Amino acid sequence: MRAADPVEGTVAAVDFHLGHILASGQVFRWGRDVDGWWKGIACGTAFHLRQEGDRVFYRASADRVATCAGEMAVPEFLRWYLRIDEAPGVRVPGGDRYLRRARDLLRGFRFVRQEPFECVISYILSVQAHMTLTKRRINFLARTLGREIELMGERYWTFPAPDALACLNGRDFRRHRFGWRSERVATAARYVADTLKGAPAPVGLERWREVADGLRALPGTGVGLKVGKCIDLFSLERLDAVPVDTWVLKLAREWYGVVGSDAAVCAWAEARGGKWAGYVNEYLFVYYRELNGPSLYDRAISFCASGEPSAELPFEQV
DNA sequence: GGCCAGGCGCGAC
DNA sequence: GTCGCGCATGGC
Repeated sequence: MRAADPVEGTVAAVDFHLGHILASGQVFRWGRDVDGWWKGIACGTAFHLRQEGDRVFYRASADRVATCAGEMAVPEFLRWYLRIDEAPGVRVPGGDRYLRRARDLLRGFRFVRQEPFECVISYILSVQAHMTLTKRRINFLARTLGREIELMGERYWTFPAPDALACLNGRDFRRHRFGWRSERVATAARYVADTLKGAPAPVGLERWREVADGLRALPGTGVGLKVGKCIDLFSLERLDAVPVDTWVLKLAREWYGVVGSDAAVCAWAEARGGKWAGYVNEYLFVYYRELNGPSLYDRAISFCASGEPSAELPFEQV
């Protein structure tokens, strides 16, 4: 049987930089292929995306996409998912040369609207693990428990629903080398599945906020300050949230002379950045890492150079 | 082969 | 409330 033809088209995207958005590390299930397309899966649909000037070209595995904000046609979905028409209004305080350079470096960046459940599990898994390992674990869950989708001769897998993931217990995850995250992932998935049992689809943003706040309040879910802020920022429309990790701790100290606990630095950054604190922090985070750690595009470039299937790829050739 | 990775949870203070 | 340590695994 022949696979369905992809849905193709373009959307206008001004002051927008697809590569910054998908290479920044906020998403785990996108990769850049040797053919130049960004390939990934979002909200149960597989996509190929490529930007030329002020247009984003797309191929999609379906013409309509189900989200927590309702069902959308693909062009509408992409504008929503990638926040194409929502350029942030970050203003640089006079004299802050770090933020000015950081913002210039990341011009066109947006926070993607991630699916809440996938975001919750992904960031629980990201704790004290390298990006490649986290991606591998997420892809393992999708391939084991998700639904298979084909797009132009490539196989993709959707992220499993809460009740599917909740079928596994801590021992199951441990057997698959998830380490001490095993019990936490199982506990979190079980809580989400139980809390949303029988809830009519789609589960909306307000309900997801309640679920996420419940996870934060429940011990043993792996959702602490940092992971909770990632969930807020990446999937719950709380663009004023600042996740504080080791890099943010370092840049706060070195560039702004702010020293303290994670919670103290978080409070400082959120007060300073106001409604755009998440963007301010992301600019500084990426810029600081560009200077002191792995570059934004290292992974994408190394993948392009290899031409081999890798853990970075969200898909397999059929 | 040691150090650390986009921290969290728990027990001592 | 805050500080320190252990936690499992794999990259570098």
